[in-house]
Amino acid sequence: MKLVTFNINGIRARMPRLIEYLAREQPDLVCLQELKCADDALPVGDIEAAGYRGVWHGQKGFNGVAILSRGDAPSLRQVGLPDDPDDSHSRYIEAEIHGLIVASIYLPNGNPIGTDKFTYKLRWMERLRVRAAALLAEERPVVLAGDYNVIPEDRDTFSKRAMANDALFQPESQAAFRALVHQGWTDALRAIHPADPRLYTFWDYQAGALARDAGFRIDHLLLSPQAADRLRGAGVDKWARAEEKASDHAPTWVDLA
DNA sequence: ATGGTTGAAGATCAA
Repeated sequence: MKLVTFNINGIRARMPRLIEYLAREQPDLVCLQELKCADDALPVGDIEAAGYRGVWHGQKGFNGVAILSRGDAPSLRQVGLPDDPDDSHSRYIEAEIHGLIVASIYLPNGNPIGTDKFTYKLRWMERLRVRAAALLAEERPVVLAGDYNVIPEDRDTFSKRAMANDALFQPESQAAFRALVHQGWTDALRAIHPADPRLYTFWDYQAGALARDAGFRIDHLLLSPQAADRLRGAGVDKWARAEEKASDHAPTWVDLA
């Protein structure tokens, strides 16, 4: 089964691209981020007409996450992360489908560094780590898929210098990501492509970044041991980034037995 | 140091 994470950067602006992607790749599960759309304005009818059912956590203007399933509907497990009732951002949704637990994650960007936005990012990562530990304890197949807004290592960016002052590339962000992975998760893309020097999932709209391959890797699929046992392949559907009116992220996927 | 782009909202903000 093909499970995809895709930051679509505005679901209403991206609907033709999303429908095209679903038809071409026929993924079994799709985790979406950055819907930028309130729940009551979501194009649910068009998604269902394409053969997908979803669980949604939208938000007007920015953020917003969803999980789509081809055929059967996913069953909602949780919306939002625990330990901060004042957090109004729609950045986490978790569901179960066909025995698999799946979370769609839109981790805070955190820029600019040195502001409360960066503090919020690190705090959010701590809360995610607590939730992830609880999921591992279930000893079931789990996939944490999403836009983590973290470049894990130097080799995951086209330029260390360009990213030196970016929240995505700070040592604190990378350490928090490592602490999560080291609980026992498998970074599926890196596991399948251990030596790929240009394994990117995002290319900025600006300055001809795609043409220069000036990208970085920030969309990740973390697999519990029970899911990693079923890992057959992983990749980036870069073709979708080159389409007209594309998102700045490419769909990133795993194939599970 | 600056500017380069996009989406959603709306006379900017977030990325």
